[in-house]
Amino acid sequence: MPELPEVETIRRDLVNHITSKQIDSIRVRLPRMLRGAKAAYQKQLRGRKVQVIDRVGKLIIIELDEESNLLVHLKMTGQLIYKEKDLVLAGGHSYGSDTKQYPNKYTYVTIRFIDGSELYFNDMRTFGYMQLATPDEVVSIKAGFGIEPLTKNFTYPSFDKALGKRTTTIKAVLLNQKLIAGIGNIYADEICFDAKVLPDRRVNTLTASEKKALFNACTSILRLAIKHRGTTFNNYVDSYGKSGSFTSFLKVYGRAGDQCARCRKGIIQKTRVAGRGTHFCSNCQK
DNA sequence: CCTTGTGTTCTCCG
DNA sequence: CCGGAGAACACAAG
Repeated sequence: MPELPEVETIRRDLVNHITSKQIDSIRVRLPRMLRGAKAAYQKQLRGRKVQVIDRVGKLIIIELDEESNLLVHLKMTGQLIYKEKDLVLAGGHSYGSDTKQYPNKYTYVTIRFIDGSELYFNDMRTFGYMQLATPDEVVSIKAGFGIEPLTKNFTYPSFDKALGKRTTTIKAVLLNQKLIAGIGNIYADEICFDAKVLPDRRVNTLTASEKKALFNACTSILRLAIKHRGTTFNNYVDSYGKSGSFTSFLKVYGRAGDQCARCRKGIIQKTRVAGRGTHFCSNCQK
């Protein structure tokens, strides 16, 4: 489940791997992974050079020359794996042996560069997608997202403004991409835990100090997760096919029934908030 | 049945 | 009756 830290890890790796590389060809094994016609991708991508790799929320934006843009959304189980020419990639990941190798049976799109290196778009559940976009379309897509954590735009006043006088739960707000970009189910729970706020608290009942704690937690949790190259819970791997190591730092997500690592009194509970599985300590979150 | 990200639809309320 | 907010539902596949 790639969220902001996982997508950012991949983005930074791709910057190192494919910046200024020229696309030789694109192979498509499952056309429904592409928004729009397969032929348009062949036509628009062949010969293009990678200029900038950007990200908004969980969406990767590969900017190419000739005003072409390739967007990639990994949704729940998508992967972007980079492989040098003639290198055999074996990931350190723990699922079936047939998916440790790249490409594998879940590789649905392959972009080949003229130096022989390749980028694989894998997706076990095929919920992800690629999309072509003009520069204008990229601008309007970006405008649809809320404030981007870890940028200078993410200030306490902007965070407080996004929360506004809403009556919904803090978890729903953290998950709402139109308000704050990039947070998904795992980090929403971890942020609430860090801030000692219950995920089902109504936003309009939060005190200023609770909101400040939530704001600070957004920054610190996301930064720390990026430092550890993200969380691998089921499926996520980075562009080398390797797992993220933030998993062992998770305090609540996936820890239902465990003793709380902070207060050592509460037991981590699991309920449903905003339609999603939600984990919290009923003792030290208020 | 469950999982999550996202887009759509429905309902409620002022 | 309109608009916005929020919740509920739908959908993807394993």
